[in-house]
Amino acid sequence: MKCKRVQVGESFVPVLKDEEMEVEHSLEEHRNGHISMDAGSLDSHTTLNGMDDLGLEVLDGILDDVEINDLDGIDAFSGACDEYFLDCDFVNNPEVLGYGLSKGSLLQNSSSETHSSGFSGSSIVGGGSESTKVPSAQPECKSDSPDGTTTSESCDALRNNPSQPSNGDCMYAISLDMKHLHELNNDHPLAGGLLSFENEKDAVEEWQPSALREKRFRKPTKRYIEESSNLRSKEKIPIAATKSKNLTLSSFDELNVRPKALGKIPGEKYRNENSDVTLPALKVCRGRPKKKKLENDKEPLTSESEDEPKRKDRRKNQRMWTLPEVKKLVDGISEYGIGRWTNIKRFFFSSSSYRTPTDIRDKWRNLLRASSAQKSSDKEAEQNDELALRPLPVELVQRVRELAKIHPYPRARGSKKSCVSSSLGKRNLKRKRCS
DNA sequence: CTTAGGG
DNA sequence: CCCTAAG
Repeated sequence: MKCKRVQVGESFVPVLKDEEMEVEHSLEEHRNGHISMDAGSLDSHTTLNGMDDLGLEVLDGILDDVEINDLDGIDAFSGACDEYFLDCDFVNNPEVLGYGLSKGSLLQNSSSETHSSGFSGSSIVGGGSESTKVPSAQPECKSDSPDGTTTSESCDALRNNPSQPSNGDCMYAISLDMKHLHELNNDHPLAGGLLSFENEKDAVEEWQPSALREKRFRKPTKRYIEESSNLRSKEKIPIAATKSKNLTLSSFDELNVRPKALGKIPGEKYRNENSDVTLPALKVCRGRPKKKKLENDKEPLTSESEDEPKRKDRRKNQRMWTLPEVKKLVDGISEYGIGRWTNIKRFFFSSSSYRTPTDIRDKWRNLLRASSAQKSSDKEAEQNDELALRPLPVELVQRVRELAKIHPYPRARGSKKSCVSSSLGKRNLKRKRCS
């Protein structure tokens, strides 16, 4: 919680000499911090299977908070940190978290291409707007360990100058990362793009085999980037329902949203048509831009291998609902009632441009169904089953149930035989038992 | 445009 | 999630 603030203060004051630069730096560093935190959570997700959903929620929590507070970086970040540590139980065992983050970032890239594409996404963001900003994001993620003892050191070192290692561990970490990135460069050209930033050049050069180095300096052409990103996104969409994929998507989205904080203030609703020409991949990933039927007959071509084919791609742009989201939904409903879904969307989901009011309503419908199902057969076995699928804390289910009692959703319950008088007010009165 | 309902 | 009909 507070450790982050302290840590930040410590690390910045001695390191930076120009005061004017400080604000800017801190802002962007924190922003990058978010990015790399995403990566961290991501990797912890893949590394420690047990933490799947925690990672999810946490990630969402962070991002949501960030988006809301986005105006100033530091507060937003510490806020995010608070939420981060509060939302999950990691407070109690920081070691685990540390393990998840640091180990995860070491292991990244080697596991799945999800990560690589995520990274290439971020690199594109940096490259598109201001070319030199992103690269410093990489080392940052290691500094997010809660106890911040050794990591804050490495944080300092890294921030100072990556090419002047003062800490063995951190250097090791970086070199590992960069090495992986370079390995990626072979089959993931986008990742190579990340390395072409001048900040990295010097640092990278030292421990790169010359063969790879040569290849690295070849900047991919614009068209190359576009094409490959298109390919990448194309194969990403059909399997978007997987958890990890979903995570990636959401981080993508947040990345895309970020410019808002820099002062753009886009038009809130669907601002993806004109805004970022430089981010083709992100744009494609943004799911449900409008209502066109463009990509209907494209047929991904990459025949879905592992995930269920799910013929007739019903959930094209599915995004898994994370726990904070559900929480927000419940809050919103208890605030505005059932049926005021635009309000709920506007006030509780303003940060997430996906989640149309209809989606929210659908989610509520599903929640109702789930809760009632759980209620009807409140056996341990069932609950365990539910837990296996989705944790959905009992507390939340309780709230859902209460809300369901207050405003029963129209014929969501099994009793299809609505009362004879259909002319009665549909809103608010809603007596469910007419017999 | 928003909501409800069904697929 | 998507589509459509109704206010």
